[in-house]
Amino acid sequence: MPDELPARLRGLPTWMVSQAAVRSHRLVVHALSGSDARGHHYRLLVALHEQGSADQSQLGRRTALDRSDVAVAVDELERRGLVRRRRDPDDGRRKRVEITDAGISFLTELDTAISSAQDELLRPLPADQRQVFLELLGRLQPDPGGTGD
Amino acid sequence: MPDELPARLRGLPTWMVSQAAVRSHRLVVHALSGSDARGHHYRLLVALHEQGSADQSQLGRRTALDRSDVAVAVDELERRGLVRRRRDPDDGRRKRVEITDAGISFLTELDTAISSAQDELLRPLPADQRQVFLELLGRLQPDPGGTGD
DNA sequence: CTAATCTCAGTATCACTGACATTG
DNA sequence: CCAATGTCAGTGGTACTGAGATTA
Repeated sequence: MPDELPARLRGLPTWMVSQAAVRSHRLVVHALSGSDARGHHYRLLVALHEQGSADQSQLGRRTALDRSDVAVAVDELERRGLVRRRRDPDDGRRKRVEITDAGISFLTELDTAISSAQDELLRPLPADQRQVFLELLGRLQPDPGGTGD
Repeated sequence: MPDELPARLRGLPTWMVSQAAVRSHRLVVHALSGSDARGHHYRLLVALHEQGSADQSQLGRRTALDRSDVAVAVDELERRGLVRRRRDPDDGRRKRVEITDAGISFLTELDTAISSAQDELLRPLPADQRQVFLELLGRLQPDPGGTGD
């Protein structure tokens, strides 16, 4: 079998993480495609639903999205009536974004789809090892670190 | 602190995997940037060095790259003299690719850079838990599955 | 003047699709 | 005719950069 993965790649942490992410990304894209949505949309709607309205800069920090990508995705959500955007009366630079009722029910739909992607992603792991894995995976993110700069 | 990660994202396996991959990708890009190389180049050189010359289709299967991406990356490597490409005399459809001496020493350079990216990636994990984590991460890839189709 | 916010245009890496010509 | 290979052009999702306009 000459088409095997090179051992040097197989054991490489960055390789393993990236291959896991490829698979995860495929599952998420597939799950959201039926609703014509993308990961960005889901992240933003979750943040708005769970933590309430916010300006776009705040949203970017909550969802690890770049400000420029927030601008685009919020625009797409707004055109579909899933969020509303209005200037902050107290600070004209900001635009506060809030989720609409349509957005909330749309999010419910996405939640169902996303949830089954989680099951699919973890399927290869024995159930009793999933929590251990997620625990360690969660610790892989370094501390946000004091200044943030 | 209004800019916290929503709990629904924080615990989501697909989110955690994708954020780990973002970090991993940043480290790899940074590590390779000094040599003006990308992940595709590293993967291909490793496969050629470790498993010997192969045609491009084979290379794609070895490195989880699409044929079309192999064509582009091999072309870039060839223009830098890091690999050689010649028609297979036994099968005119195939082009056998082999790594050159320059390619081998270039790969040595990349290996050093990539290696430090691994350390950096795993740094947040206590040393005695890294092996456990990698073990579980490796099992996340589902069995390649009989027919491959 | 400095800094933050929003927006826009563009880039980079990577994964993927569809089509075509060549060859088996 | 069918299948595999290499190639090319193009798309999609995500992360990121740089710059301009507005406002604090």
